[in-house]
Amino acid sequence: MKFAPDIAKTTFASPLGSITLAATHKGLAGAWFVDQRHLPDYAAWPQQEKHPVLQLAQRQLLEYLAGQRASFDMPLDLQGGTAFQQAVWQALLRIPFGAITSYGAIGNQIGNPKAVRAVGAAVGRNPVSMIVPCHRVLGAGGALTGYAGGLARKVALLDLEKSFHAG
Amino acid sequence: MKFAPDIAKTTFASPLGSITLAATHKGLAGAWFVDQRHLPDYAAWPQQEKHPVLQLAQRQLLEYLAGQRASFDMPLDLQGGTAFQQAVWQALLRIPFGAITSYGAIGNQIGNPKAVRAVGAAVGRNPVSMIVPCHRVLGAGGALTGYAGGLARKVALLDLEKSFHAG
DNA sequence: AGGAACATGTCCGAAAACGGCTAGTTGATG
DNA sequence: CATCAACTAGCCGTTTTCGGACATGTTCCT
Repeated sequence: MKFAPDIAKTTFASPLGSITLAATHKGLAGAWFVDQRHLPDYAAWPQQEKHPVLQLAQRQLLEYLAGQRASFDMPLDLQGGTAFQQAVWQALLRIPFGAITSYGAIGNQIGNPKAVRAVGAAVGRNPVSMIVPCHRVLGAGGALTGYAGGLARKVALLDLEKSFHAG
Repeated sequence: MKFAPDIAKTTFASPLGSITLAATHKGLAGAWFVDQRHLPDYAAWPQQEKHPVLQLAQRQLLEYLAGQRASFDMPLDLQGGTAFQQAVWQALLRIPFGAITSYGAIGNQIGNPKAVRAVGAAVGRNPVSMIVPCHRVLGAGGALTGYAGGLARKVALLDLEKSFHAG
């Protein structure tokens, strides 16, 4: 996956482990657990703690993980990815907080009902963990199927959203 | 390949097998293992053990093969060869002791990036083994590709240079 | 004069392997 | 009979791998 040249990153600690964020001038482009799968090669990207988007994203993510936030509000810049992947990621963004869906359902939404496995692959390549809620996708029978950051984190996020009550 | 009329030769034994040297009044013109490929037809050349250049070259080569010498210092007379071959041989002379390069890299240096195969052919026709270091050229992936004197000798020379330490 | 062979490297297309799946079948259980 | 786990065979985009084709200068052979 290729990223724009003006990309910047920052890394911070969270209850679920260290997270690296990346952003361009257009918006947030990435959010990865440092030990997850499908990591991009961000070693050479410039560190930039004061980037406004990065600061905003970090704050909102920490609130979310503390159970005090149910929605995100920031510009996104989902780069790279094929047309198919883009369609899948957009579908993910439409899943409400606390809700769950299945790979097949997403296939239906994007008009490609039989491409279930391909949907699975595309979901796994989602560059912005949590904010693009790939953790809300389960198997057809509600089975936990997989998560780039590990199933433990997927469960944790689902529990978090389940036990959320406004306040 | 044609050689000047005032050429003289001598043959001596080395750890890597017998070597024939040839020189003109201008400098060293050839160094071949007696069983290698692309040998010139030197049968009729006059033998001349006392030729100053031949003596110098023989001494330095033996020191080099004994692991006690990292550079050569003698006049060279690279005869024959087309402009292209001359360019390649000059490029070979610029490879430092102990370093390696690739056929493609040489093609770039001489401004002919696509003539990689031609470079290979030209390297193989190098008349002065070891002193013009054709053994320091490997395939793009570091693969041992070929050597007029046999791959075993190529490996031996590379090992020799690798394990060299001044003293 | 013409063609094949070489001490390579790059590119492009086709084919196969690989998944964060799923619906259907089978064969054991209570 | 349900019910359920285990297995199977399709499904589809992406990634990886593999096999040719081609470019290039020179020599050797016909």
